[in-house]
Amino acid sequence: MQKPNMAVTGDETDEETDLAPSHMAAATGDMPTYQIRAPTTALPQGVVMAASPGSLHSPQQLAEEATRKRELRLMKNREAAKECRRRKKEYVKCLESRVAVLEVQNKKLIEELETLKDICSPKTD
DNA sequence: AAACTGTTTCGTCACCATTA
DNA sequence: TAATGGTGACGAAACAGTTT
Repeated sequence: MQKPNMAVTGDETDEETDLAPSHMAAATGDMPTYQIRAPTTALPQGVVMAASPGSLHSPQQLAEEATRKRELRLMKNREAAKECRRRKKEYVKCLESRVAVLEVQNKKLIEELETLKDICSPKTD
């Protein structure tokens, strides 16, 4: 049940904000992103209430209202999904950079441990 | 060059949690 | 409790790299 779709361009602007589930320093990395399809939003940006809810009567008007509500919902959900994915990407980036930091830290500690072992081990000749 | 395969992005639906 | 927002899952489409 897919709607006919789209043209090609990119949006998905990777701006830095902090909303990641676990707040971290943003890792500035580059991402080779595929940029496909324009957000051929079926609706103009900023769709607004057309009529006051109380003034609808005929079945036609009710149907139109229902359609409008649905389109609004879809538009909002579309935007929400974009935002959700953006946050998730950012979160993953943060995790990756944290992993990198911890790996370096771990390596250093292992080296330090080895030197300490060398120093402390009794010399048997 | 066409066919195939894997990856990425997007829109939608369904569901859950929160809020008014 | 209805409305709303966030997100996982799914399928479609675009694209890139590989194979024939």
